Amino acid sequence: MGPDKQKVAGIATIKRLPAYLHLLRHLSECGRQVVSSDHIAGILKADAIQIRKDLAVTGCEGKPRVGYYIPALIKAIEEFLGWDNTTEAFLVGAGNLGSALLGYKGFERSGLDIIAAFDADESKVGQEIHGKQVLHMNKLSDMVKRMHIRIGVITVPSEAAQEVADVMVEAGIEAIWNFTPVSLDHPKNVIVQNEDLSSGLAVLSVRLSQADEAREFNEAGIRQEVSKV
Amino acid sequence: MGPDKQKVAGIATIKRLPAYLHLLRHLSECGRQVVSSDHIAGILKADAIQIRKDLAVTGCEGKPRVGYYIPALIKAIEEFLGWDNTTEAFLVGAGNLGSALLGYKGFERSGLDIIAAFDADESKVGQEIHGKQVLHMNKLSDMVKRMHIRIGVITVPSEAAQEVADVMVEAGIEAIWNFTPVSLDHPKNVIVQNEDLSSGLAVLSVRLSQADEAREFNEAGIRQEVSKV
DNA sequence: TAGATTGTTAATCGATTAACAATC
DNA sequence: TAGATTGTTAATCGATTAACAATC
Repeated sequence: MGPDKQKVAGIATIKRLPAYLHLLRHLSECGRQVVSSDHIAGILKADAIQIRKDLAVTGCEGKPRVGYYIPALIKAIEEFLGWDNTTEAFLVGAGNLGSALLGYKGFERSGLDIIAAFDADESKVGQEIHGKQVLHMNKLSDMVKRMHIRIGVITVPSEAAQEVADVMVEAGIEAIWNFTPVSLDHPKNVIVQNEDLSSGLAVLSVRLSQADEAREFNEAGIRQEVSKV
Repeated sequence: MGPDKQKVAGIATIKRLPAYLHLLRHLSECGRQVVSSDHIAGILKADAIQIRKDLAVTGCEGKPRVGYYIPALIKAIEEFLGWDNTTEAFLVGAGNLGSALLGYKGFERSGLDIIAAFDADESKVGQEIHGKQVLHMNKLSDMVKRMHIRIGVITVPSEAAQEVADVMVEAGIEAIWNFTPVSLDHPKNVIVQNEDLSSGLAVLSVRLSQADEAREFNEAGIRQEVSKV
């Protein structure tokens, strides 16, 4: 084995890394040089052991009695995620959500640069949204090929999602970030990442109903206690 | 045990239910009455056994040799998620993402109704976004109390997130849907659901890098093969 | 040195997959 | 009836948590 200490990371770990990165950048801006897993755990209300295991996948090592050197850790996470280099992307569907993503500044720090939008709606074509051109859908394929764009973001209505994905695949897009609730048909060499708001809402809804039920149960219990007296 | 066949559902299962619901509604609109787990699995490219287990948590039973009766299944999932009743919510932060969420029609079918937005920016106050009033932040607490609002959506810049959460908690909000990358401090009787775009982007990025590495590895292998000849 | 903190190895937990019995 | 499909019980896999050794 060489000096490369990177290990295989599970999905759960990968999903947590951006939160660590966000916090570390904040700490770094506050002038901190070093942080312990225990300190991170306190802020993120997570488990210190889990944090050490998660950070281990980046290959960055901490020092016993000291903690992790923040600049090195930031660099290691960025490299692990590939966020140290910018990847250009096209977005299709310049509606509400599409516009929001075009205007989101946070992607810069995540190695993503959405450089243009596409839409089939003639009234949107030619506009600029947050400084980015909206081009006609029929230009997508050519532009992807010409500019060697690797990532496509889909924010169209559900009905159009598969059609857009097909064009992207044909044009040679390597990864699709899919914001529709549609399960896209795609060749297996194309990566599809589904970003589904309704999953998160489902968890919230169920937790809320469970809280209701727990409260009803308690109230019933109290009534029973009271009626006993 | 009574006739209630609902079982405890894991988080992973809950997150998949909206995708089933979406598909079932589509099939229903197409006039289908009945569907098998195998059919669903084919469309969603998932495992039929997993789908049967997932659906079991709703208490809805299928018929051997027939499959599931779609209208009953839709109803069961909606009830399980609490999406058969509408819950009203307030949104704070009428920026790009906030506006997109205010305009998103899909929430209607997920039992969520964002009835108003709040912002500290005077220039936004008084506007209407997608037919919804933008009110001043200093009205939030009173309105939450007066209207017994249970859900708060946070789409403000990171710096303001904790402050907004504190106001929501003080006002009696029961659940917060947090779209910022900030880990919110909150009492444990308040539900916080983090919706973190960067998690999904992290998974996409890593998968893309892994694909690159695999390709490089193969190309190196081919070069080696060629040089052997 | 002593003690705080990392990192590893083992144990537990939950989620997925497999095998198979039940049933229409 | 035969066979397709559900639903349950068991086995595997991955992720989290615990225990502890290594180290500065």
